[in-house]
Amino acid sequence: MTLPRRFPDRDEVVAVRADAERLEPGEESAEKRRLAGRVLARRGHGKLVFLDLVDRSGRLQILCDESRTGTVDLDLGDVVGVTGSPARTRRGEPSLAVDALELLAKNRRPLPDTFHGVTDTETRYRQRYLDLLMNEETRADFLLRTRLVSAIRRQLDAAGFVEVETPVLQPRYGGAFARPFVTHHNELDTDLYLRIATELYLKRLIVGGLERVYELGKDFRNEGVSFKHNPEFTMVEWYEAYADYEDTMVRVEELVAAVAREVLGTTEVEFRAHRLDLAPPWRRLGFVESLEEHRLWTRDAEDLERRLRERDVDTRQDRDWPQLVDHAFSHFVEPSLLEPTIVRDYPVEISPFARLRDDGSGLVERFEYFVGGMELGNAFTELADPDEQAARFAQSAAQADGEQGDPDYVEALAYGMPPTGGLGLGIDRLAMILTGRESIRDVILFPALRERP
RNA sequence: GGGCCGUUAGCUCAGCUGGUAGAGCAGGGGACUCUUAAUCCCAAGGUCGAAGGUUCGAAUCCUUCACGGCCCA
Repeated sequence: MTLPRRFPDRDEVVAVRADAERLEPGEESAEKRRLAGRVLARRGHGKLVFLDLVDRSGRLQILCDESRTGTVDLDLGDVVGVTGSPARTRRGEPSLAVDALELLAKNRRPLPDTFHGVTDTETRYRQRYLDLLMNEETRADFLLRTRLVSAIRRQLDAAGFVEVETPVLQPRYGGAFARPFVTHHNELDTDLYLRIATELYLKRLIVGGLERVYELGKDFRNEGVSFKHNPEFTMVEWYEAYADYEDTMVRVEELVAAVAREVLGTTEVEFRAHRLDLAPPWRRLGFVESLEEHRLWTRDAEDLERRLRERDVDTRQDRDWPQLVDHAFSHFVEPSLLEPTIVRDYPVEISPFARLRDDGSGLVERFEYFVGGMELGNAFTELADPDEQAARFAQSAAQADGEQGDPDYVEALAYGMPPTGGLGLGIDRLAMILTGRESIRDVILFPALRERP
């Protein structure tokens, strides 16, 4: 059987449905329209066959009178192209009354249960095409994610940012605390790392005078998998010359709200059974104050460890103060940050790229922002002084899993980086918030799984 | 890495204190010109995740492993 190579001049299901809805029950339009899609239901009635046709835009009943179309010999899951007229059945169902029907692709496997769809999580992830085919919500969520990504680009482009591409394969990794994936370049005979962040390259472009840059793409972190972690994930980072972290706070809360309005039509979302409003201004909370509320703010490692143990926290994995304070924050503060919250002014010891405040507090101009008890991103007034950056790298290298340092980056700073506000935003997590999905695997088309045995 | 739960037909699920593996949908054959989880009739469909063990007898009990999920780290 030779199948057609093309099916031109196709209309969308949603458009034909709108035409059909304007008709009276029993009426058929004189117009001719063409549709193509997947047959996902069949209700045979002798020489009259009702099929449900699904394309990306929606679902519509098509009505095949075999005295008009000839014999309809189809299985569920076949892809067909049809020509016919918008119509409404006597019962009032919007339909397309078909004149001609051609098979465009044959389904050779039984389709999953057409009523329950595919619910087995493993099948949904490993055979995402079945999930997309059978589950309308899945299709809607991934289309939402696509609109989210283009809305972010549109917002940043409109604000005068230029989108750039920096290396995924890097001789040094940096810009975040994370273990990298390592690979090898044969010709250069050198190990390379898959980037854990785009930060250090983007700031080189600020030194280079591009003024407002962003990059939206994959980062890779060789760490655990959880409801909010996938080893490869999508992040947008932007850097804005002549701005500080206060400017950046306003920019991110406005951007997230604008994006939500664009893709959802509202800033109100429901996540983990909480109604949340993404509209600015977001709540501001000092990092130190957030820990003081739990009587967990101290810069003394032994003291902090003792206080954590009193609260039955297992600190055996924490090797120094930076890890302890991070543990304290993520255990006691982060889960409580449901409404959008900006946590600001972090200790310098855990912030190697942020500029110090002028008040001698040992805190830096850095904020992280949280929604639904989950970190969405991280931002600073960038540290521009090359000597201090070199000193921070040295300090960080002495810490457990700290930054390894990047002399080329320090050299770039020596040429003078303008005052700069920079930010990272986790796209997958924002997609979780906007779709209400509680697992990152439900907003990544092909999430990381073990190889099937 | 640890704890708990799950894995039975293509899919969604039953299967009791161990006693001959079931249903619905899908797929096959047939009837039916307004159905919409269409309906009706017929036939078919299984390495019960894998490997061991206990037992006269294991989908069921035990052990190990694999994969997935949730929680903790």
